Amino acid sequence: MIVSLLALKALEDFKLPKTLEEAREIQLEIAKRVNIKPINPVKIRNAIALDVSYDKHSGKSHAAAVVFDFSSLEIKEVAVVEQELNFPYIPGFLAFREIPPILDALSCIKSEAELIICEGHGLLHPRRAGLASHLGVILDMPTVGVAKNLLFGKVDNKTFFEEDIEYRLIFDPETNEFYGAEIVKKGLNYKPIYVSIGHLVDLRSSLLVFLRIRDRFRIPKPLREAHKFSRIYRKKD
DNA sequence: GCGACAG
DNA sequence: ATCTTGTCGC
Repeated sequence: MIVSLLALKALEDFKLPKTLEEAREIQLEIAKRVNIKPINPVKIRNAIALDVSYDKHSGKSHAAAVVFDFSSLEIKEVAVVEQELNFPYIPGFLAFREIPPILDALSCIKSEAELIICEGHGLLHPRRAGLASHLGVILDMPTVGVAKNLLFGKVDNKTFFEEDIEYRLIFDPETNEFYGAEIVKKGLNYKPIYVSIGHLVDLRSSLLVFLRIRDRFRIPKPLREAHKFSRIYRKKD
């Protein structure tokens, strides 16, 4: 997929809501368009990790898009953009704050990619329209959400073990569907990290993606790199 | 009414 | 997310 073209197309009809009621309506429409289906990891050559950092004083944001080889995790391309922030942080409405700078960064990417990984939840959201799902729907690209804290959903009791991690599934108490998982390093007392379905992936695929991009640290390597690049223009005085 | 609350 | 140095712990 040619990410820059999809980003420019998505930018055309992206409008910031004037009220939270309007934002909620948009999210309900987004949720209807989310498509849950397995992906074949073998077909993924390039993936993109995204992160956005904020400058408290200038009110600016920096969005970083890191294209990496899905097999080797080697970085292939990086884009960092600066943009004014035009929407406050309100839990449940993160997408309206971060999607504009994210689309800007994605529009700068020359590489093609088959998957996007972003910081934040996908379907694990009160209206099933978290950042990862919202972004995936407007781009029409597969997305997976990775978050450091849980916003919505109930953690199931059963614990699964796979490779060096253990996880418990998380379901939406309103639909009774499993949309994500709480993951910890096997044996160790690490703070959990949360993975959820974004768009055009299913839960199994999302977990496989996480297993693919993680390393010995809590935050998967490509997301750590995106975080680092999103802060490189920060000025220290 | 009270508490919770991605980044 | 951000404000921030040294410092407690594996």
